[in-house]
Amino acid sequence: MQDDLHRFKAGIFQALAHPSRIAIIELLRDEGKVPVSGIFERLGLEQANVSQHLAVLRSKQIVIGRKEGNQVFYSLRDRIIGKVLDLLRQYFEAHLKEALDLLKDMKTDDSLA
Amino acid sequence: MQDDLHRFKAGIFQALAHPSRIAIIELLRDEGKVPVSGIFERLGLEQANVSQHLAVLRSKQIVIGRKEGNQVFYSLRDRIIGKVLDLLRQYFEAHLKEALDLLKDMKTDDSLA
DNA sequence: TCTATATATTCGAAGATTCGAATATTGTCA
DNA sequence: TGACAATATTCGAATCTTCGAATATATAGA
Repeated sequence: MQDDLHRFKAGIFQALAHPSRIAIIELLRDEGKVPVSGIFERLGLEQANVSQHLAVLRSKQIVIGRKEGNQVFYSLRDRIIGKVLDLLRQYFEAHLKEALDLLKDMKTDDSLA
Repeated sequence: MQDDLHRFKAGIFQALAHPSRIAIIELLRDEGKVPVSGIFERLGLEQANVSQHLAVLRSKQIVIGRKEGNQVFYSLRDRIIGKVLDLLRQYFEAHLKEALDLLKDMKTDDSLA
């Protein structure tokens, strides 16, 4: 059971573990309710790609989509997820220097790969 | 820059996205400071595997290890990470029913795979 | 120094994730 | 009904993650 809870949490984190999905969540947090077209236009992503990311978020029930006529409007299912992101922003600011170094590392790793 | 922050957050979530790593973090949160041997004994994991997970957590600076003689004692670098896990426990409780269904899905997916 | 203990790293196979391209589905309006 | 618009799904290649096995490194004590 302890392990079940660990799996549950890990599953949520996994769903959050992609920059585009974070961007989607923050957009929904800020705007409340956005159609898919609004998401991919605002974020400059491919339609299919956004649909795939939304499928991941839906599968973990982080996000819900409601049909309205022709479109599907997405929103966060629970404000707590927004709070988690806020905590991480705090964390980022508290360790700004090291966080920036970390980002730099990620980039150079990418460019060397 | 917005995108950098998204990458940073995604990187942290990725580091948290594994049941064993969650277990390690919760152990450190509860006990404060634990040697590697204490971690793998308490969690029933392989030594090498725990070292690998610790390497992931170290690379994102979620955890720090300090040598004391023969051993390395690990602890959380910042209480905020513990708070993130607490929020998720709240989240789990708030959506207990669906969360349990989700867990069931994960299991059946596993067993069918 | 030799040996034992504690931890970390490297390797390779199995599995998971990601993306764009192509295609399917659903709803609207003529 | 047919044509279009919005969204979702499937496929396959590239990339990343995970694990145990084997090996490396570091410290302590005889």
